[in-house]
Amino acid sequence: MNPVSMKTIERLINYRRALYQLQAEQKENVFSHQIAVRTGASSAQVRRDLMAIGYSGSPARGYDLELLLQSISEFIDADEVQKIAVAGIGKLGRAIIDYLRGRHPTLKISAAFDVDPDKVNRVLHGCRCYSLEQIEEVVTAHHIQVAILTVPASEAQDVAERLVEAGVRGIINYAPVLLYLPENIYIENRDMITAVEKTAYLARQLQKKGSK
Amino acid sequence: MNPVSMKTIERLINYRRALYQLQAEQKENVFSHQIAVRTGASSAQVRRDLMAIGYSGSPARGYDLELLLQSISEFIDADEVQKIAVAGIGKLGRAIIDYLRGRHPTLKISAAFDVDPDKVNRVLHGCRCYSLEQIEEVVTAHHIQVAILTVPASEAQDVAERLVEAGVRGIINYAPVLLYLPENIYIENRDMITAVEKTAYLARQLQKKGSK
DNA sequence: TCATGTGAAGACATTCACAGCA
DNA sequence: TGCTGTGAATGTCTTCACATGA
Repeated sequence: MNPVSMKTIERLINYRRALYQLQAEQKENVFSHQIAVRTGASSAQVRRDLMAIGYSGSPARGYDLELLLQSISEFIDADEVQKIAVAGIGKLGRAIIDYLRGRHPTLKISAAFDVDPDKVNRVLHGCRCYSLEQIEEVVTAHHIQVAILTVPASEAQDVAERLVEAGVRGIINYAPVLLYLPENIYIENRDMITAVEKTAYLARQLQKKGSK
Repeated sequence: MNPVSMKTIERLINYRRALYQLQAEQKENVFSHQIAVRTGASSAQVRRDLMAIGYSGSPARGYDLELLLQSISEFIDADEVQKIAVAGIGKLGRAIIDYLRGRHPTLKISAAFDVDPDKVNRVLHGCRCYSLEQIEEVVTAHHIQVAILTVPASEAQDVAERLVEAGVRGIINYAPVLLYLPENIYIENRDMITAVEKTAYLARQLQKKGSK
């Protein structure tokens, strides 16, 4: 199968979400334009994306909801349980652990890390907390490949390097810092200040355009 | 000036961050390739982006740090204070308020909204909390244009509509739901489950490629 | 008739490569 | 020499438009 672009991956995740919703509405099949309106894509785009993962529908009945969901999930999750670590158990880290617990069949938060000795070795929201010194040991032992970084800006680069050293391949970075890591590591920047700056800019543009 | 693409906006925000860092290191001017390595872009890309906002450097000394920072900020923030509302004061909402307070010269969290009567009319992290029924009134009175949505999934669409009705033009959506809003509203989806799904997928791909 | 699947065209984004300058 | 600014080339993504099928 051809390499699938990042944009397509993002949309597939959205399609899946829309499909679950349709499934809850007792639908059994779905047309590309129905997926399109619910996700903001065009119907041609939807068809291309589904083509990319090799799924085919029928002109008469569209796509089989059950089978399509299965195909997308197989493609995105690869039917493997992915273990995740959270580094930095401040307010945000705790909110994330709390929020993610048990929401997804193949994503499991397996460890938390923090400097604070009061938190180390305790179980927070059902998740064992370790010290930063134990990153190497714990990440390796659990085969953790994904980490969520919610440490203060000043620590982010250092902790990220340790995580990568221990085997982490993808980092979701909530710190307001640009990480400098090897090319073969995927970084998803989710800093909130950036998000607000961007949204504020675009809101202002839309305001102008609307009042013209 | 030509319409500047979304990608360029995102990169400009990153450049600005890198420039602040360089400024802290007592630098006074900077070359495109220096910005490039710190942000993961190419130097040609940096030059194109700066061209897009009409800023020019000199071949001899590169770009003047102070003036460049000023140009980017003028472009992104337009020297206006932007008022922001947070809807949904659960763990995540509180973490966000706490995190954003006083971090940025032109972004100000002006109001919070929640259903919980215990929270209404109290001041949380220096921010007054109102009931959802007051959205119209408060958003209009404060001229709030940007909202951060951290309500439960089941409420997200409804609350988003109310915010838009009251004048909000940009929404940062942390709920795991795709919002269905008019085209002239900008939506930045920041749902954490999506982020983890995507990162887990890409981490797995990099793993495969690395072991080949 | 109203879908899907898909070549081909078009729009958009990035990189190349070099003139011009200090 | 080593930079910026920028046409031109290349690469990537999206939409168009239509053959095909139930």
